[in-house]
Order: sequence, then structure tokens, then C-alpha cells
Amino acid sequence: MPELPEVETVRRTLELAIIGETIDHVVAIYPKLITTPLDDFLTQIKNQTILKLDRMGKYLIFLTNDYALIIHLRMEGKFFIKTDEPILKHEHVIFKFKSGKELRYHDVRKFGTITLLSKDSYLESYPLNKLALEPKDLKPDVLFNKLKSKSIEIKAALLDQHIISGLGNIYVDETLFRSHIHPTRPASSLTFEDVETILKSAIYVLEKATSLGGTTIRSYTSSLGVHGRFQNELMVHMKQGEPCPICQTPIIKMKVKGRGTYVCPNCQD
DNA sequence: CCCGTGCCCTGGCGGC
DNA sequence: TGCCGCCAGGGCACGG
Repeated sequence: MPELPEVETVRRTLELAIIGETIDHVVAIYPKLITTPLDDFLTQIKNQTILKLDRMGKYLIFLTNDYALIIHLRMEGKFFIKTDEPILKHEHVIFKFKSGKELRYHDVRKFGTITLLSKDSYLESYPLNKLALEPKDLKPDVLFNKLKSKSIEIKAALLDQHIISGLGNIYVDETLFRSHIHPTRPASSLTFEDVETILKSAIYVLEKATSLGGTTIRSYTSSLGVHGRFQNELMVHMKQGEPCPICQTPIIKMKVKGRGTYVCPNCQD
């Protein structure tokens, strides 16, 4: 479940390995992950050099001479650097560099997306054109104004990348716990102070998690075998039945917008 | 426009 | 032990 801290960890790790590499060609073993027309994609990406790695919310952006390669890892996407090794079952797209190095996109659930857009218009194009700012860049009054007309639950709103970007299921639970706000509160019921608290909590949680290399739970580990350490800092996520670190009340698990959601029924209301 | 539902996909797990 | 069915979930298409 790569969210902002995991994607940023991938960005930092990959940066060291592929900046300056020139793509000879791409092998699309499972081409459905590529959302732009395949023939164009395969032709345009040839001879492009990786100049910079960026990130917006949960999107990874490889900037080349002429293009922006935009990748969403979704649930389990990850990268590996290899050279002439057998292709594994879940390696779906292989970027072959002129140096002989290979960047392999690995995704058990095949949920990820790979999009190639022109470098001069990618910010104005789907999917980045509708992406909201991430917590550290979002002003409380802007978020408050977006939330005050929403009837949806606050957790659903915080998962909506058009409202605020970078948060996913894990970090929304942690953010709302630290904010003492229940995930099912209608977004419109939040005060300006509540919204300020949520933003401060989100910024803290995301920065702390990023500094620890993200969270490694279940099947997800970042690319290149990097294991995060934020799972040791989780307060409520995956803690069903365990005592709340503040009040000792057992953490409960519930469904919110179809997502597994962990709450302290005493601290959050 | 707003919001809820179903879909994509496969490994892992619970139940029998 | 083996098999079946269901669950996990980010973001989009679709429909009311």
C-alpha cells in the first residue's frame, strides 16, 4: 500500500540508481498497465535519458528529455534493478537501459498504471491536473472550504486525492487518531480548528513515516528491498483489540467507505 | 454536481 | 491435505 512516504522512499532510492541512464527500449510483458497508446509509448520512450525523479502525492514522475513518465504503484507496485536475470512471474514492464541495467516494474495485483505524457503539458493533463496539494502545501482555509460542503465521512474525504493528496488507508487512520476525530464524522461537521489539527497531524505522520523509510506491513515492501520502519510507530492501524496508547481502551476495527478502519472509540469522536 | 457502488487483480487465509 | 470462496484496496466509470 504505497502512500506518500513509501512513494517518496521509492523515489529517493531509485534516484540513486537510474539518473543519467538512457532507455534503449521497453518490453511490455503485461501492456494493460500502460494507459497511453502502446505503440506510441514504445516508440517515444526510446533513447530518452532519465534526468530527474519527482513525486506528486502518490504519483512517481520520471522526467526525461522530452517526456514525463508517470507511475502509480497502487497496491503492490515496486521496482527492481537487475541485469540479464530470468524474468519473474510478476515483472510486467522492463525498461532496458543502454548500460545493460534493467529497471523492472513488479506488481502482483497488476493494479499500477504507467503513463507517458509530453514534458511541457503533463501538469495540465490527466491524471495530475486534478490532483490536490499534499498536506504540507495545503492551507487550512482551502481544505476547510472544500470540506464544509461535503456530506461524506471525513475518512472518505481524506482518501480523496482531489481534496488532499498523499494519504491512504494507513495514514488516514493514524492522522485521525492523532487528531482525536472519529472517521465517520461528516466532513461538513468539522470546525476550522479541527481542520487545522488534521493538517498538522497529517504533516507530522507523513514526515515521520518518510524519515523512517515508510511502513512495511503485509505484502508491501518498497522497491529494491528497502524495508520501512514506521510500522513500529503505528498507533491504531492493524491494532484491533490492542489497548489504545493514550487511554488503554481496546482499538476497534470497522468499515468506513468499504475500507478496514481502526479507531479508539474513547479518544476519537 | 454529488455521492454510492462495482470493477480491476491475485495471493493468502478461513472454513470444511 | 486440498479446494473453494472471499477479502484486501486506489481510483475510476457509471448510474441515480
